Amino acid sequence: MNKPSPQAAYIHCYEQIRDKILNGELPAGMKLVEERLAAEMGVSRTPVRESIRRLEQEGLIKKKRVVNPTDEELRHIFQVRILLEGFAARCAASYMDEATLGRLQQCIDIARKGDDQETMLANKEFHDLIVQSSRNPEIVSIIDRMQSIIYLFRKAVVYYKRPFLIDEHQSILDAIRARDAARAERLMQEHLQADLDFYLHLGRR
Amino acid sequence: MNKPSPQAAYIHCYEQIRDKILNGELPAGMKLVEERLAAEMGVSRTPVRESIRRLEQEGLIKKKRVVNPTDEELRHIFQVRILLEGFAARCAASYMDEATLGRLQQCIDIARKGDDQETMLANKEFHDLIVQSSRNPEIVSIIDRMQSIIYLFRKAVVYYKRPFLIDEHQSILDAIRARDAARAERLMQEHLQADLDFYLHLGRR
DNA sequence: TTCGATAAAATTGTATACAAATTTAAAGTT
DNA sequence: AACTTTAAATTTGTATACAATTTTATCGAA
Repeated sequence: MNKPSPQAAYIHCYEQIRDKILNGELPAGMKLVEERLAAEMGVSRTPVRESIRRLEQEGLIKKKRVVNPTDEELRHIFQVRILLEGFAARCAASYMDEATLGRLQQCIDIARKGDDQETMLANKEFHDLIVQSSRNPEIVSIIDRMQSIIYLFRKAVVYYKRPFLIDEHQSILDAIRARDAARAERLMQEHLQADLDFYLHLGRR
Repeated sequence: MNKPSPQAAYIHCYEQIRDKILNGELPAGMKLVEERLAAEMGVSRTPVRESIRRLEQEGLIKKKRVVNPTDEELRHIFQVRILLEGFAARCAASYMDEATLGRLQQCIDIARKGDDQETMLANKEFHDLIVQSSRNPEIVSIIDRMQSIIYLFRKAVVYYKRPFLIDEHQSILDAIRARDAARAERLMQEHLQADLDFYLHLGRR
């Protein structure tokens, strides 16, 4: 009755390498050498190799190097987010239950008065809850993948203090609460577009 | 069929296994055993293993078995297509050049009078050309992945003779030609919805 | 029979060795 | 210097051995 061991090497490796990429320990552009990573984690090349391949397919690694998304790639990714998260917001307006609506409001409240870390997590949860309300695993997984790549592009935590970001979240929630699907979708799309513009503006500094 | 053949085993394996899944040689539900496939292709388990992992990530294999998408999974996949291909149709109406418009018309003409195989290819090209006109590699690759899974669901070639399918293509092209982005998007979405309904109807027989 | 326990077989996960390919360094020539 | 060419080194791709795990088969008891 035992579930797959809590840490099969190939899973553990994948998660660890992924984390190191996302937290910057393996910086953008860095060449990933199987043997070095394997030694670092005390395993053989085999599970490391699988992990790299998987991360390559997810778009976090390209040609054995940590990706450094260009402005254009970022625009492409955001276009997908705009379409899918816009739809998710529409679903939320139609189907989201009271408990989750309450949790969305909590996310906004936490983001308003919390520290950087709390704000970041609350803002992320806000989006995740809406995406999940699409009840579509394909959409959830596509968005999750893209959020990781976007995370990589973020140069400064400052982002989570973007002016109006939390106000926009509040407007979206208001539309969802009012069960106004069209408005929720439009506001989400505008919100993401503003996000993209902010990223691109940060980019050239 | 004779391109400078990819001599790398892991690429060749991936393509061959993928083909066998799509053409039914490896039928839905079949357990894929690394050693058996390796022997069949005259290589070791290593490249076979990588191929299986990749196909697993693409959604053609689940738990070492060729997937058999449920109605619900099919709906989820089509929802993504509706959103992304709808957007692509909008882009096509805005940006598509004369040459490509001409090619779209050819696809329709071929599909009307060709045999099953020609019709299938022409209909597929029609969609591919529109998706490509989004000029967004992320969208192209997501749709490509989903089309493969849908292909797996198709029980009969009959599909490509679905009533009105080609007429719907013609209407979409007309809207694109007229540079009517909103209408092109709406027609594409309705077209895909009709496709989905047809599949689901086929399913319970 | 049906059920559960358990032994046997099959299959996967991991490490390792070696060959093929790629990258880096070194050398000589202009 | 800059530019090839060649040698050395690094790194990847593949095969293979073995351990760990999962699946299947077998047996006996209720």
